Amino acid sequence: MLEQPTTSEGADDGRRDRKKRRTRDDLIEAAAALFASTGFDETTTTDIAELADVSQRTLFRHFPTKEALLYGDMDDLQLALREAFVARPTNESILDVVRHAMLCVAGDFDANRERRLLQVQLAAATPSVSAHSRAVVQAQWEREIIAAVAKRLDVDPVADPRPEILAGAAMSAIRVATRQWTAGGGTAVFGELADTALAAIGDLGMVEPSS
Amino acid sequence: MLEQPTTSEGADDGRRDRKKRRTRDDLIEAAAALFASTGFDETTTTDIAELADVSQRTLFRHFPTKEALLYGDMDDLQLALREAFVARPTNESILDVVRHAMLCVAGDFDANRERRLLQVQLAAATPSVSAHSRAVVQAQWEREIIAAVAKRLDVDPVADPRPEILAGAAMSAIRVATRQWTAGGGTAVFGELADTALAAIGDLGMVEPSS
DNA sequence: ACAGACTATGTCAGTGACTGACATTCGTCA
DNA sequence: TGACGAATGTCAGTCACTGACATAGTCTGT
Repeated sequence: MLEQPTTSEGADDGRRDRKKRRTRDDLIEAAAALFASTGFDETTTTDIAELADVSQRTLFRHFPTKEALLYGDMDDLQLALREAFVARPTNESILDVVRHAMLCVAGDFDANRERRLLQVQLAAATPSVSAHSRAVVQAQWEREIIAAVAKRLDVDPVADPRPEILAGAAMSAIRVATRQWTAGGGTAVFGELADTALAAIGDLGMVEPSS
Repeated sequence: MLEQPTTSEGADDGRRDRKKRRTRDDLIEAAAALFASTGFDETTTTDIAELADVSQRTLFRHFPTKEALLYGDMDDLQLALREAFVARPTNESILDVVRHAMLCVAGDFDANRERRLLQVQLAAATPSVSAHSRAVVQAQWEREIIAAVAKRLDVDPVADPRPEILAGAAMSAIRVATRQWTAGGGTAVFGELADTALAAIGDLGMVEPSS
């Protein structure tokens, strides 16, 4: 009954928007259920549409691809990440800003453990899902980091390579944490794994050649 | 029994292997020509197969996807990258090792300017190509960097996040250089852009909060 | 040289993701 | 209440990609 006022989606108000939102959510849940029980490639978009009690055409009016359906619940995470960046104090070092801001992503993983685990496992098992995760989902976060870092440093993100490099390092840290997380079946706290991995960004220059 | 040759190039000898190699090359060239003149999405795999004078089925026996066809000439680049790593002196700092090894990729871009420019431009314009570039091509290089760095540091690349973080930073630097390169229409020397971007990896820890 | 094995290719039919066009239902607002 | 518009259903179509089977060209041992 509590409406989310101004998230990315929101469903402002009115029955029409509520129904649209409901259809969308039904599709996401139907897809997750079928993907989890049957597998990604083994599930057809028609199966998903039927389970959600809509036509296949409606499915593709809500989601551009089958892969996007799997990550349909991650829309507001991007916005949360943006807000996490502006919430950091201005005197914090840029490495700490990134590290702490990324913990909002990590926190989401712990808060939605089941769903995130499914997404990560399907990405590890299915090439097209892996590609979508990297090229769409993660790339979106990365752009958010780049923009935030560039703004903090007051530099042009096209001319100065540092924002994108730092963002790439941060995303790699998240991937490491993700792999470690799934290796343990999601039993560990993702936030701790991510924090450890993110902290290692600062160690890069300190690594010396093996004596 | 003759085993596959060690290089990914293949087609060591024998008319059969030579013909197979020829068919593969014809497909790559036909695809590049059509992609360049007509666009990626506007070109069908049947068009490509006909221009290469083979059946569509044969095309998909040589390449798993339409996207892979565009990057079909990059097989040996991965091997060259591996060799570039082992060629670096052991007393070099790991940041310098990565920076210098990556220049073999950069050198390839300058040596095959036309083709690389087409690939980058199509990736910028077409989502499915962008996804393939990131999730397949670049991910392959990244794994190569991770393995090489982990070996240099003598650490486990699963437990220690630093190899993957460094690899992610390096790939981001390459992407920055690529963007700058295409922004100038490929007139600049890619190697110089890449070197500058890669050198910025060491500056990450030095960035202080503004003022 | 020749038979048999092997392999690349052609042909054909099929699946499934995705799309355009058009009709219909349903919420909204004057 | 009636008109407008947005969401959906239906249908037909395109195209990437695949399995099955037949054929032709290449290799190998005798």
